Amino acid sequence: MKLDAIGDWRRTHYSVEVKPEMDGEEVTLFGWVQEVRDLGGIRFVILQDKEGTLQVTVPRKKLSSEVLSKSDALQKRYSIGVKGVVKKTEMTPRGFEVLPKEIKIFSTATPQLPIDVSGKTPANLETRLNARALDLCREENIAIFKIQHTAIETIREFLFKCGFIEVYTPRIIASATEGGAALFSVDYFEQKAFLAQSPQLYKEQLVMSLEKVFEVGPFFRAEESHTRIHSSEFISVDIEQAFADAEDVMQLLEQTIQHVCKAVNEKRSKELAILKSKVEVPELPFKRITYDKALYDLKKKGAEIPWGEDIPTPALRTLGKIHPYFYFITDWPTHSKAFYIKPRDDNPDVCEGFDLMWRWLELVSGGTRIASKELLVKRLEEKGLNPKSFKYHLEAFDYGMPPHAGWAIGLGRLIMMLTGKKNLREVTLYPRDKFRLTP
RNA sequence: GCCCUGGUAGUAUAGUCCGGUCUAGUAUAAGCGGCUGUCGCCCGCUGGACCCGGGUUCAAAUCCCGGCCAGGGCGCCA
Repeated sequence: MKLDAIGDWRRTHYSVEVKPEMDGEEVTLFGWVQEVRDLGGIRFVILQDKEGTLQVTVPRKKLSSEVLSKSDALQKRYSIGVKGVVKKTEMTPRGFEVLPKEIKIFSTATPQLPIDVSGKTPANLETRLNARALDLCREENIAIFKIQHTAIETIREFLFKCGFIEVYTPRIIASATEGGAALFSVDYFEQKAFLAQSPQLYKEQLVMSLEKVFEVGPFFRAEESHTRIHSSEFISVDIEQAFADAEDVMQLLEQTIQHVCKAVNEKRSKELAILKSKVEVPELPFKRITYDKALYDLKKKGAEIPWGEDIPTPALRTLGKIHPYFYFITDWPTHSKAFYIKPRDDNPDVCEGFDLMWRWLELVSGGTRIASKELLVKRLEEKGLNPKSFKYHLEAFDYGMPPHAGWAIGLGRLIMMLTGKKNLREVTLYPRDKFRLTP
C-alpha cells in the first residue's frame, strides 16, 4: 500500500478536545484506528489518540471516492490522519461525529494482532508483556502511566516547594557489599563494577552540601525474589534531609502521600474510572504503631513472631487486615534494619527506622541515619561488613556530617496502591525479573 | 531456590479426573461476501491449535518421567 506523508498537516485537536459545540468546524486529527464498524452503506471508524477516542463517520454515498477508498483500506492500529468537519449529532455517545474530507494513512499494521487492543478479548499478563508495545496502547495502560505521571509530577512539585534539590547519583558503583541484597555485576573496562541497589550512601553524603536532596531513578537488585511485588529493576523515589530526624521525614512523607492522592483524585478521575480504582485523600497524621505493638497485634491473631525478627509476608497480610489503610511501623529492632539506621539513644536495641505500610504492602522505608562515624563503623562490624569497603563513604563523616534522615518510596508499589493493580509488572512499562529480560 | 496449579488456533477458554465418534467444541480476532446509524453492530461462509523430549498402551490433548515456561504462594530482599 502506498503510504502518505504528513506533509503540512498538523494536529488541531486531540480527540478529547473536540466538542459538539464545534459543529461545522474543520479539524485535523491524528491517531490510530481502534475499530472499524462497517454497516455497508455507512462505516464507523473509531480513532484513538493518547487522550481518548472519537468517531469518524463515513457515509458511502455522500463522500468523495478518494476518501471512500482510503477508508476502505483502514484496519485496526493503522496510524492515520483525518481532516474533516465536526457534526453535532445525538447518535454518538459524545454528541458529535467527524465527517472526513481527507484521510491520510501513515502506517499499516499486521491484520492479526497478538492482543485485542479494544479490550473485548482479555489476554494473560504474560501474553501482554510479550507484546508490551502494543499492550501499552490499551486505554487501561495509558491510564496507569498517566496516573504515574501525575504522582511523580506532584512529588517533584511538593519536594521542590519544600526546598529539596533533585540530584543524580551513580548507577555504576565499585562496592559489592552494602549489605543485604545481591547486586548485578558489570564489566567496567578492566574492572568489575556493580549496578547500584539504592542511592543511600550518596544521598547521605550530599546532605553535607545540599542539605535536602531527592532522586527519582531506577535501581537494581539481583534477588531470587519471585513475587508480584518485587522486580530486578525498579524506580525509587529517595529523599535525604539534613538537621532532621525520623519524625520530621515521616511528616514530610505523609504530606507527600496526601498530596499525591489528592492530585490523582482531582486530575485523574477519568483514568481512575477506566481502572475502576478509587483513591481517597487520607487524613493526617497516619497511624503509627511500634514494632512491639505489631507483634502484640499479631500474637492476638495467633501469629507469634520472636522479637527481633523481620515480619514475614504472611504476618504482614494479617497486619494489613488489622490496619486496612496507611500506617507506620516504627521502633524496629536495630539489628533487623540496615547498618546506617540510628539506634535510639534511650534504648539502642531499637532503632529510629520506619516503614510506611499500605495494608500489607511496604510502600516506603526510612529512618534517622547515624551521623557519628564511630557508631557507623561499629554498626558495620556488627553487620559483618568490612569498614574498609566503605572508606570513601566513611571519610565523608570526617567533614561535618549533620544529623539527618530520609526515606525511599517504591514507585511501582505506590502506583499499585493508586491503580488497584495486584502485580508490580502491570504498572511497570517494561518489567525485569529473574525470568524476563525482554522486551 | 522451594511448594501448589497450569501450558489446547492470533487471543481467551471447553475437553484431561475416568485414554477410544476429539475428524478437538465455543467466543473473539483474521480472510471473503452481505447490510445506511453502529457504538461488545449484525448475518453467512472459510482457514487456523493439543509447550518440548522420552515412556506406557492396540490406542495419548488425556496416564507416567524429564525439561522449559507461566500464575499464585513461600523464602530471599536496605
